[in-house]
Amino acid sequence: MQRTLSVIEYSQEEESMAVFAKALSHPVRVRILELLASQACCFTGELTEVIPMAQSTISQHLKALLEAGLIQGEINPPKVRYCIDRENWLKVHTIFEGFFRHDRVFGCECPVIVSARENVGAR
Amino acid sequence: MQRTLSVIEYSQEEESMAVFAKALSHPVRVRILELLASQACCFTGELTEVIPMAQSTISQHLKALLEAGLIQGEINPPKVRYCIDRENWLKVHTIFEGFFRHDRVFGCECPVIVSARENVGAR
DNA sequence: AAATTTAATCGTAAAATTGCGATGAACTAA
DNA sequence: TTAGTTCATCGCAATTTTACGATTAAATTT
Repeated sequence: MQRTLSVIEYSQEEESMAVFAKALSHPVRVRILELLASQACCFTGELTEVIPMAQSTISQHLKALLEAGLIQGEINPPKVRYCIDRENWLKVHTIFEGFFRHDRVFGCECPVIVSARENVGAR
Repeated sequence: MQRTLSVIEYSQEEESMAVFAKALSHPVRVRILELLASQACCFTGELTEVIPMAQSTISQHLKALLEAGLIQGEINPPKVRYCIDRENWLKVHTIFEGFFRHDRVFGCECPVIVSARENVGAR
């Protein structure tokens, strides 16, 4: 893929938004976060019992969540316990809260509108 | 890519989270949303003046935002005016607010922790 | 020491994403 | 009618994502 020639400089908030959002952009990762949040903690093995996916695939998704900073792992071989990264959990909350503040879009006054054709998110 | 054999059923909220998050998973789309939210409205053409990317690429990103339901387009040929979809904007706010509620992770009590190796989102 | 358990990593393949230039479609202006 | 403007779409290529089975690594159990 040819990269953009004139490199775009994104702000810290923009980058963080994108990184966190990318981690949340797959439903199974959303599911994993819900499972981890609902319990005190979880072992990866318990996840494989609940999620019908290959162990290696789940491990990959956990890695993605880990690298985004949304979860932490307590390595206790041969077991590993993952749980929510509370600090970043609150940070995500703050970032998204700030971004999607109600008053941010009050000024928008478009008259006639063509809606999204395939509005998956809004159905 | 081989799909998961036993199809996973995701909840409506999980799907919506993933769809909205995917739309937000690229910094240039975050930027576009900021630009649209900061003004009353924007033409696509104005975006190409501000964002150093090919017109076709910006159009693609706008399409992604449109299909996720985050923006709306007022077609006024040969111009098209895009603006924030206020209804879904509030919906995203609600979904993320509910998901990242503070009290949701209070129960997590992992003692020793291995942090994320490359925590891009949290730097 | 040998087998078992748990989870990461590797290798591979299919699909999706990202970016660009070129082209096309739709309306306006000359 | 002929150009011009604006934006979507097409075609292409590079990269990334997703998923799986197989293997490896690190500890515990037998």
